[in-house]
Amino acid sequence: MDRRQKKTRQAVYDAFTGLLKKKNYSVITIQEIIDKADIGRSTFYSHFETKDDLLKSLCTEVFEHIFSTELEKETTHDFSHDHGTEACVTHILYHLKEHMDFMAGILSGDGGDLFMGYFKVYLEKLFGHAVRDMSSGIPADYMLNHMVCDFAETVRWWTGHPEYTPDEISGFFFETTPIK
Amino acid sequence: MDRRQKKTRQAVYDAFTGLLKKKNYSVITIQEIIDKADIGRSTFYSHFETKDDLLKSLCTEVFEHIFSTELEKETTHDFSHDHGTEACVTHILYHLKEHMDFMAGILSGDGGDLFMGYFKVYLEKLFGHAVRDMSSGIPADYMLNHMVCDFAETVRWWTGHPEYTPDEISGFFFETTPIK
DNA sequence: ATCAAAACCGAACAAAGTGTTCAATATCTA
DNA sequence: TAGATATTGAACACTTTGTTCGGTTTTGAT
Repeated sequence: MDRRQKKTRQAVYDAFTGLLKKKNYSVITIQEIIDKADIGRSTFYSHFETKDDLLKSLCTEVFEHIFSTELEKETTHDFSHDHGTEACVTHILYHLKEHMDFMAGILSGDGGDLFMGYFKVYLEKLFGHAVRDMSSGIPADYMLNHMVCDFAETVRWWTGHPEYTPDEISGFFFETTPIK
Repeated sequence: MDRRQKKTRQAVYDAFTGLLKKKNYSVITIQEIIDKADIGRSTFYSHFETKDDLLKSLCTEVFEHIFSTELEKETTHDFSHDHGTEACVTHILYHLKEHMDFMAGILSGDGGDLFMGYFKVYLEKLFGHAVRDMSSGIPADYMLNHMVCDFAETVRWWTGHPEYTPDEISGFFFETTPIK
């Protein structure tokens, strides 16, 4: 990728996350972003379609990085046998901790729900296999949604209580979820 | 309340819920609402500050109606002893079913998260007492959030699978939540 | 070093939506 | 009926968005 593009994207990402620490997503203006990033208006629009698109791009970048390892394992081996859901979840939590700043910023205000939506797409892939053979009276559909939301909300809660370690959070999650 | 005001509010509510069946919350325009409600622009603004305020008012009206009974019981008697969390939840679910149309509309697109936010405020009041004396290693804070989100997401899932009865949904909820 | 391609700039523009104002009109309640 | 209150609708300023385009700078390959 062209060096200029990389620099521009990074400048936008930095400006955006910087603004997120001070104000809510919905009140952030594209004008503010390009002012802070110090780029031209048309440049922004040559990279991103809208503000939502920017958020989506940023989320995708973060999630691709975090989930790439775990999702590989999941497709090549048997997910729940290989190393267990618990180890996998803890691993994810350690990765997420590195992005705590961005997550806390976006999750503290509106726009957090957009983040949650993108997050859940990846979680569905991750938990998809673990739910297959639950021969209870509960729809697999419901079960998957339950796990995904449960974990996503745990992470949201975590951003408001960053004093806990990934292992502690993992503990909370598995003590309150029906799947081990 | 003045008969005119009542009529105006109802017309706006109807127009709004009607539009929600056809398009997402975020793309609905105030102009569309007042056109469909057949009221003047300034009239809308004398009733509601913004579109979000309208949604909030509508949610509040619905929730006040649904939760008033249960929240009364909760303050006067011992919540978990009197009739049990399970009966209470089922009761709420029966009430919610009456508003399935509105819920499905708002929850199917964006704006659903706003609904969820208002919903959770009431659920916190409802579940607040049930969480008090959980002497496990889990923060009561986390536990309450878990229950609230769990139930709210169950309801969201329900609006996408309205073929299930309130009792079935209640069953799903209590089989996957650590609190009985 | 050169040069064509690609990225960036930035001012100007149209379009859409927001929220306010105000004088005239209609409706309600007592 | 009369005074109070609610509604009307057009006009307005304002904000933000997304696009356009001619000119400038940077890049990467030869």
